[in-house]
Amino acid sequence: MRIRTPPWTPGSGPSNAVALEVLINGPISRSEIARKLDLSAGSLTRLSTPLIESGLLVEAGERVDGRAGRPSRLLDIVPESRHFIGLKLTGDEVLGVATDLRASVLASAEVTLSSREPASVVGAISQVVAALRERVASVTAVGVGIGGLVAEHGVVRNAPFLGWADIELGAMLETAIGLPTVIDNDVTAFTEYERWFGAGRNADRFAVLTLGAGIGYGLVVGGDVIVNEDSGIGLVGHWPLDPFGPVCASGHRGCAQSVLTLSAIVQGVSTALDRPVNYDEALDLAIAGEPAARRIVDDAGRGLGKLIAAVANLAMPQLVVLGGEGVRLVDVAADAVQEGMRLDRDPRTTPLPLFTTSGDNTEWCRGAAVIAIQTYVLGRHTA
Amino acid sequence: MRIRTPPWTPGSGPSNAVALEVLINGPISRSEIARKLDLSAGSLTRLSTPLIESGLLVEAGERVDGRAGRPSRLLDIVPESRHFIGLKLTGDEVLGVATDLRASVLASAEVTLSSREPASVVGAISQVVAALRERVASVTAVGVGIGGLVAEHGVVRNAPFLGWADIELGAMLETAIGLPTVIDNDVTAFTEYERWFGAGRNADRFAVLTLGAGIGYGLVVGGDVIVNEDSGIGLVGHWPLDPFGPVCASGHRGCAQSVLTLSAIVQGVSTALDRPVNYDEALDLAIAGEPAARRIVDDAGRGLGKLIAAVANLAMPQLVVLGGEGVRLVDVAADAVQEGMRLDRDPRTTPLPLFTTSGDNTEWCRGAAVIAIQTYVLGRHTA
DNA sequence: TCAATTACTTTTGCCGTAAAACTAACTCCA
DNA sequence: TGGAGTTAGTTTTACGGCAAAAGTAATTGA
Repeated sequence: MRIRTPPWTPGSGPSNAVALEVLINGPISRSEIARKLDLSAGSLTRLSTPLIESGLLVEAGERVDGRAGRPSRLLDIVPESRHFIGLKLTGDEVLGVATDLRASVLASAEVTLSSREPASVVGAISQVVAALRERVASVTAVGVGIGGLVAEHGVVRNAPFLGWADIELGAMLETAIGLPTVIDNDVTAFTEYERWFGAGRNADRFAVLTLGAGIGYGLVVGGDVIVNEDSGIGLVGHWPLDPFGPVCASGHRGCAQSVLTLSAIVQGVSTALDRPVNYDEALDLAIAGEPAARRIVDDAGRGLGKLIAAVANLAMPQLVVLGGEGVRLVDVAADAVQEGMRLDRDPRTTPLPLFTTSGDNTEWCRGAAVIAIQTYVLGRHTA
Repeated sequence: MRIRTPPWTPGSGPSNAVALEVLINGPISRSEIARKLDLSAGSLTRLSTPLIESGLLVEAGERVDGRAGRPSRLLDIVPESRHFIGLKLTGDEVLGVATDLRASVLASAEVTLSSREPASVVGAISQVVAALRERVASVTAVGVGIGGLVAEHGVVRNAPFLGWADIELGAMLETAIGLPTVIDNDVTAFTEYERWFGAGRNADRFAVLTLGAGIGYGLVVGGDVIVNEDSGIGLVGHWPLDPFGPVCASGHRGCAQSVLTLSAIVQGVSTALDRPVNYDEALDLAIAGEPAARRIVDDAGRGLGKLIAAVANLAMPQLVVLGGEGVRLVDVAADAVQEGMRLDRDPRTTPLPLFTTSGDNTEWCRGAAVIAIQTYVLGRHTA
């Protein structure tokens, strides 16, 4: 059965808000949408009917809960009506996923970079996109997340992991791939994913911290991701955590880069044990009680707790989402994280919910898919 | 001449926005308001006419700039059409001002507290209010700023400087004074003042840091002051600044309380010189090059710079307002402040404008007056 | 003196909104 | 088994806010 793909041009405020509400929280009834958006029942009918007629929304079953009164009819989108590709570009490889309209992964692919030259990287990206398009029909648009500073029109102002400055990646990609393409900072994209489909979906204010090769930070206030001209520089990447800690490449003692990153933990444990271990091995050793690994992992956990406390005190989020490849630390060092929070957080304050993501390869890619969905389907701001 | 005081009940969104725009940025022309609020010229006439007819707004002269075209007629409010009292309650005294609708000070008064018992404090407050009412006609409402946690209905959950917990100050004051009274955290009130009439008036995002007996922090995002159930606890009051610094009463080494407060500097310099000095003397000695004072003041400046950098990195404000009784530090230790910012702020980031307030006695009181104006005249949220 | 420019007012039509009335589909109880 | 009560959704209606367009006003400058 061939899925019809209606035009999701951003409509008027309330119409857009209805569509967005169904996209994010669907399946959902008209009456529930009316309550959430503070609209009358008549308005919901008036606004939803054209969206149904155009194929954007569908009726998807009824509420069954034995309550008195007319059963609600649930509205939903058709996730598979549109496909997107989301790509994460690291210093070593291109990771890609094909997704549906809710950024659920349908297929994935990856290619190792043979060179960091832009043309070579564009070639690798094209390979990933080609591989994904073979498996998923009719891709609408591509999103790319990259660590660094991305300006208008997909110009990569600076990408430290690739050694780039002022690369017009957007134009190069649209030429090479032939699909609409949006590029943004990878942490911003990750935060947009959490805002729509993650733990932050119904929060007015939340923060994101990502643990990986670097430490990333995102903030949502009033339902919108806060970005400015410094977004992408990595403002918490060198956050001071431990005055007696190790030293990073920039000469900072005990900063986030030298305490919290994958390589900080891997190199710390490898040095202490005088043999190479990888990240999971380091964490497993800590769990097993090996003293050096336990100490390094707990020092990192305490540092993360202090960073979370700082975010809580200054940005006042309702919750914090923790993700990235190194997110296993949060669970393995849970006691140390709480201890670090207690160090810098007034005991009278309200407990701050922490959510951890899966930390798998695809979550960065799903973020990239979300910025494509936002750019080419609905707007990037709440109605 | 008797000023007519029309009812400023909060109207519809756009009407309120017009009134607020004139209050904050007036005198201002209709065409300028239309541009700023993204309304048509016809709408400005439609919305402003009832406001003029009711007396809320007045026409106040014309633009004179030699440009071609019809001269603009400027709209303004009548600042003296309404009077308010703003009160700051410290651990030792009640400071109060009477203001107009723009929180400009018309008169001031203060009373030293003879006791911190609630009834005694309410008596002192009543004295200040009575003194001000003798000098300023027809007060509409009273605002009170207090350091600590203030809940709904003016219940002071906790006020460390007064040693209070769960005091129904709002009810007590309305009974004692006989005027509508609003109570809020003093830093929140200070921030509301800066949002409307200070350096933050046209900023979408800014932060406030206050230097005094404690260290206060406020944040505005999307035009609204961010408050939650922890507001008033003092989330940066013990911010870690210097691992080798002095120790505060809570046992924190080098926290904001032990490095940045008035007493931190006064006691640091007094101890070093083995003779008592006050705050201004300490700063003057630093300016004069006395080594111990210079060192302590510069350590405080550097600590302040690190705190500002932390705020910049996590809350991403467009500007920072610095105020409070200890604000002179910013100027006297300007080089150290910049050095502290450079320690923790990536050099590639955009320079962050810092604004300092006068630091005089009345600025806390003006903030308290603003929350009264907001509560009893226009709403506390941007339209 | 008149054209150009900018500000402000008035008129008009259009559109979106909620209230109210109506229809629909259930549960529960006598 | 039928009717009352409840909740959901639709349709009709009146109202109000909006901008576009046309008009009026007040200046500058050629």
